[in-house]
Amino acid sequence: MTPDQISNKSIAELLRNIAAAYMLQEGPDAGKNNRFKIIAYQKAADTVEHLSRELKDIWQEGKLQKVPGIGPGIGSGLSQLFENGTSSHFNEVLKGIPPSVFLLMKVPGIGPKKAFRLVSHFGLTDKETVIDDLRNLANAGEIEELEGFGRKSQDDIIEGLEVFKRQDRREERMPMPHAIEIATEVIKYMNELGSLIKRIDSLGSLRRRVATIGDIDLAIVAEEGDMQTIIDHFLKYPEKRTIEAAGERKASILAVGNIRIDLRVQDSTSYGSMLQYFTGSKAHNIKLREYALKKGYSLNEYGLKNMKDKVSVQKFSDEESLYSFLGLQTPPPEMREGTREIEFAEKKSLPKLVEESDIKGDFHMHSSYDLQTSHDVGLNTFEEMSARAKELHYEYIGFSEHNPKQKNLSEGEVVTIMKDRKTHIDQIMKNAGLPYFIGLEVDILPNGSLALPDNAFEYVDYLIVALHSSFRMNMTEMTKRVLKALSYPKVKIFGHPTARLLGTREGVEIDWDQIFEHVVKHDQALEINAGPPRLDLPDSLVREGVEKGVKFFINTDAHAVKHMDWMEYGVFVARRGWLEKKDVVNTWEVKKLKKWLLNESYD
DNA sequence: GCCGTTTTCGGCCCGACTGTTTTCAGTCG
Repeated sequence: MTPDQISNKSIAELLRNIAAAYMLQEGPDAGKNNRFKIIAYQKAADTVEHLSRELKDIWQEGKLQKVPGIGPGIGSGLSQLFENGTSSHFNEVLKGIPPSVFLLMKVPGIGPKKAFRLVSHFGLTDKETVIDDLRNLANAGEIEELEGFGRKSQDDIIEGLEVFKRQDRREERMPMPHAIEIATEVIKYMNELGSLIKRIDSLGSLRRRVATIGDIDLAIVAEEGDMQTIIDHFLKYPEKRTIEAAGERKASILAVGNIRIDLRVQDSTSYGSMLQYFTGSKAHNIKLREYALKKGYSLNEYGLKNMKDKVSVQKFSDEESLYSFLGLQTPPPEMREGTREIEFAEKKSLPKLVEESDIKGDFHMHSSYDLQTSHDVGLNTFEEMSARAKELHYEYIGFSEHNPKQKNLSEGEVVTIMKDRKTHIDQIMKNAGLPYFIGLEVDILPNGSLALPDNAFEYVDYLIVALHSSFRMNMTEMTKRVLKALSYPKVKIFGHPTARLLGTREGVEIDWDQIFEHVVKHDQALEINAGPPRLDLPDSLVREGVEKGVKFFINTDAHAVKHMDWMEYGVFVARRGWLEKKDVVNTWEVKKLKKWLLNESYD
C-alpha cells in the first residue's frame, strides 16, 4: 500500500484478513489462544471501519493506542504500515494464504473457511480470475461434489457472486442529512395508515445520527393483527425499485439510488429491547451486555435473562425501563458508541446534550450581496435571511459573505467594498428588531495570511477563517498556516476546520491539540458546519476538543434561506461530540455572546 | 491481542439462520 491508499477502509480490510489468516492457521500455534487473538483483530477492524477520522491522522498525532481495540501489538504493526507502507509482522501472518482467499471472502455467504477450502481444493490462486473461475465451477456443478458443500451451497455461491457483482458498483454511504430526508419520506408514507402505526422509530446509525449512513432501518409498533397490512403497505412504497425480502414482521426494499430500506414491525411488549438492540452501536451493545452480565443478567434483543434461574426473562416496552432496570441512565442514541457512556450512565452523570431549541442564532450565512468574491454568492437578501431567522425564533444573527477577491481589486477598492457593505447592512437592519453582527468568511492563504487588507478589518465585528485551497499540505506546515491565520485580530471562528467533503474529499492534516490549545487560550471557537456535504468538525474531534475546553459555534453555512434549516444536522454532530449548551457559543444570551464575540471584558 | 472503580492476569457478547448434519460449523449482523 502506498501511504495515500491507507484509508480506514483498507486498514479494516487488512485487519480482517489477518484475523482470517489466524483462523486458517494450522499447526502448534493454532487452537485456543488463537481464538481471542482473532476476535481482537476483528474488533480492531470494526472500530477502524467506523472511526469518524482517518486513522492515519490519529497515528500522526501519536494517539494510535487511544483507539479502543488497538493496543501495543496491533498498534506497532500499524505504525510500521504508516511509516513504510508495509508491516513485516502483518506480512508474516498473511504469508502462505493466497490473496484470492481474501477476495473470495468478500462474496456474501463465503467466509474464511469456505474461501480457503475452495481456493485450495480447486487451485484458484489467481486473484484476477478467481471470481469467474468459481462461477464456472459452480455452474458446472463441481462445488456440490465437495465434502461439506451441497447443492444448496452451490446455488448460494452463484447467488452470492451475483450480489458481489452488484455491490462492486454500489454507491458509498450517504451523508446523514440525506438519509434523514429519505427516512422522513418513508415515515410520512407509512403514517398514511393512521392509527395502525402506534409508533415509528429509526434504528442503527441513522438513529444515532452518524455522519454517513449505509442502510435506512425503521421499526414500527403495531397490533399483531395489523402487521401484514403494514408490511404490504411498505412493499408498495412508490420509490421502491425491488423487494429484497418480505416476511411477516420484516421486509427490505431497494429504493431509487440503490438505497436499502429495512422495516421491522413488533408489538409493544418487548419493543424497548428491540429498539435498544437495533440502535446499537455494536460496541455499545457489547459493553452493555458485559455490564449486564456483571449484574447477573444476559441481555439479548428480547429482554434480560436472569442468569441464576436461566429462565425468567424481563421484558421492556421502552428503552428507559431497560436501562433503569440495570441501574443506568438512558444514554441518548447519539452517545451510544461504546466510548464511556455506560460509565457515565452508571454514575448518573451523563451530560445534558445541547438541543436544537437551544440555538439562538446562525453566524455563518451568505446573502446575495455582491462583494465581488471569487466564491459562491448566496441567493437571498439580508432582509430575507433575517426574516427567516425570526421565524426560527433566533435572538441574534451573523452575516458572513466570502471576502472580496484581491486579484482584480486594489486594496483601496476592497476597503471601499467592505465599508459600503457595512453601511448597507446597518441601514437595512436598523429597524429589523434583531441584534446582528457583521462577519466575513476569509480565506486562509497557503502562507497563513488572510485574504483581506489590514484596514478592512475595521468594517467587521468578527471573522470566520477557513481553508478553501491548498488542502494537501503536511501536518507541520498546515498547523503553522492555520495558527498564523488564527492570530489575526477579530478572528473568532475557524470555519469547517477539516475542510472535508463527505465522500469526496478527506480532511486536511493538522495537529489538533495545538489548534485546541490556541483557540482555548484566545477565546476563539471551532465551527461545527451543519452543511450536509461537510458536517465538519467531525464528531470525534468535537469530543476531543470539548474535553480540552474548546468552545464551538454550530453554523449552517447557508447560501439560501432554506439552508438555514440545516441547523439540526449540526446539532446532531455536536451531540455526538457530547456538547452541552454551555459549550456552544450561539446558544448563549445575547449579552454574554456580545462580550465574547467583540472581546469586551467580562464583568 | 486487548483490557481493567472487583483485575497488569485472567478473562473475553448474543443470537439467528442455514446447510449438511445426526449435534454442529460457518457466516452474518
